[in-house]
Amino acid sequence: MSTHANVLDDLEWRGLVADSTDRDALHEHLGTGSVRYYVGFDPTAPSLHLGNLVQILTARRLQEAGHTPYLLVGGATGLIGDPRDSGERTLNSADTVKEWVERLRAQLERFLDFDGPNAATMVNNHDWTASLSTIDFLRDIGKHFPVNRMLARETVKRRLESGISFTEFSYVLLQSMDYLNLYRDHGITLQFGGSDQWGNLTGGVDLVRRADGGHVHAFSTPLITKADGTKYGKSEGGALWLDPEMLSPYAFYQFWLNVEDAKVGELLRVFTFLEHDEIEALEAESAEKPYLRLGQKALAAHVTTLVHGAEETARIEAASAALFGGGDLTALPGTTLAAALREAGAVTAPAGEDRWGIVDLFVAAGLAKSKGEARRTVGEGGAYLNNERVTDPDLVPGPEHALDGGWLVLRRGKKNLAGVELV
RNA sequence: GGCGGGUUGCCCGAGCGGCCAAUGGGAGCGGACUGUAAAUCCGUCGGCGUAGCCUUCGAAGGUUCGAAUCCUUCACCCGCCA
Repeated sequence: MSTHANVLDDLEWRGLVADSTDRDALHEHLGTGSVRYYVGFDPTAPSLHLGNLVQILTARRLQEAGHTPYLLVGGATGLIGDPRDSGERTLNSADTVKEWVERLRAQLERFLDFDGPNAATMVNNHDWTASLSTIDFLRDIGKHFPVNRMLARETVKRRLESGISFTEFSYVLLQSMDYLNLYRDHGITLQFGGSDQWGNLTGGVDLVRRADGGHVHAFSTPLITKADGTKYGKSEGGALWLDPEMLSPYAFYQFWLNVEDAKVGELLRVFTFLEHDEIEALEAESAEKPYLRLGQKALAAHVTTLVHGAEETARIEAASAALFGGGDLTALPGTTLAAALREAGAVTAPAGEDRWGIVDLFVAAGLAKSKGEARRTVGEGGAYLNNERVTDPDLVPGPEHALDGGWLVLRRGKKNLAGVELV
């Protein structure tokens, strides 16, 4: 278990510190007692995702080491949006942002402890920006930001060619002001965030010094990427949401289980609370017998438990074992099969005279976006019914294909499964 | 405010009156090889259906037998000049 001071060593061991203000000063500061720190989340979507999870778990590590977390939800900054390389953002309506703020709060509450001596606190930057006058903002905050230095920031420089609005250009002032306010009102002296936030983090540190002469700290966590440097999430057909309505826990678990060998160790360090020796042991075993995928299994189990709970994880593990265990599907008892398919994703379809063809079933089960795609998949040899390749796109499965309990098992490619219950 | 350049399918980027549903690359999807890994190779990659039809090339009009390609207006972006 980490203590006040050595938590930074743990974070560094886990590869969670990409950049930091004076490292030794920060280390010393963390040794002085329960440091109040904050991390912000902007409501730019209805759910938090994989990238946010890094911050959430880092916040928890600091709390477990005795420090005091403040979780900021950006009710104000979410109305603006920070500059990103892909270009100017489309503004979301105030109502939408408000709704997302509430959803993010609810998600965040599960991960930290809101009781005890170093209980977590939720704050919303809308509370101190809503009534702020433009003149006060320009006089009290704006005066501390030389435009020449703002223009030199990497995120801004990259946008100067393609264009950037004053709105997004000004974002750093808002986030910096958050730090100043939290420093003044709550004695917060540490902020962290993703490495893409580094400019905003240092902006706040500078503002606290310029405005109040205060010395505060900041560090950034690394961007989590695949072994080839690209982002996670795109290849799996969407962002890795934490909300079970937006990404099923089964799909979430499968994501971790399918992580590349080369990344397992790194991800275990970042996303699990396993001790150092446990992780090193898993890394060693994985290097020796990668085909057993012990690292992936541990990773999937731990992270899914953190996000979706132990019960759900147990159901998913059972489902995965049943569906990918290599056994004969037709030998599975109906109850096991039904439970497994409900985790993986299941739909119902008529069993009578009006029953559907294989192409419609693939679309209904969500394994293909259109009939054309389903038809194509059959043509490519990637469509399976009950683990047998389908070669005829006009096949109309009937009761004679049904497994125990009236189920059909559809599969696209190697690992996309769905169940159809004939009723 | 003036002049010039630009806006193409998930992304980048060709096309510049018919042969364009639109070259190429990337991503994605499928197959082979494997370990529900990586790399590699092959195939595929708007929708409906397989005759062909329908909807796409910033938006709306127009010219034409026919336009992503020409004209007009509008919106947004970039550059130079005020």
